[in-house]
Amino acid sequence: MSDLLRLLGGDVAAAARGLLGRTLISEIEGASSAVVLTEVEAYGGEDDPASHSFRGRTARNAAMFGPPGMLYVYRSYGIHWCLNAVTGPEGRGSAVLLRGGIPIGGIEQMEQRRGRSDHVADGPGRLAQALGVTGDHNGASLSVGPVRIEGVPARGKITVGPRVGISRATDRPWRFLLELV
DNA sequence: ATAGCGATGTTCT
DNA sequence: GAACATCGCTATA
Repeated sequence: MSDLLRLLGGDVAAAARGLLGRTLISEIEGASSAVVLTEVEAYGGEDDPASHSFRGRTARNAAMFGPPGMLYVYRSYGIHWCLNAVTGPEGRGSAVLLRGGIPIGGIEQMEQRRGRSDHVADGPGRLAQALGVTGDHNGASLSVGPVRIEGVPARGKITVGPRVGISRATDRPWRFLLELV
């Protein structure tokens, strides 16, 4: 089993921390774009009131209940797309929200998709738009699909804190940030 | 620098 | 009808 799948198959908080510093790549519409992940959040299964899977399986969150290493893409506030890496055993419903990264490849393509050259991939909606990811990619494999996580984690200083933008279970320290060395 | 607000699909009360 | 794992514009200081 690959290093990535072993990481995603385990505990969601450990998986979130372990995803920091890894490279997220999209190969979409013939263009390749890549970022180093610097901000992620863990979302648990039916035991986490802040998770989309808290109330069980629905049409939207079905991918969350799939096997680890699957991509879960959902629409946020009816406008943005957001990416998650599914973790834990199949049926658990846990995933890591990919909230931001630093562009390292295909930067012009990302700036073009974003329509600006600042704040290119710092934020979940911005990250998805920069990489060209949409609901079409929901359920794809993060190992061999058009959106992949690859490589050895970049080194840096990790900061832990409460998840942002939620109103329930705000006490869980499940937000992880990486400051590259 | 910070605050307010509009956009809008899916889920929940 | 309201909330929501957001973002970017506008106004005010």
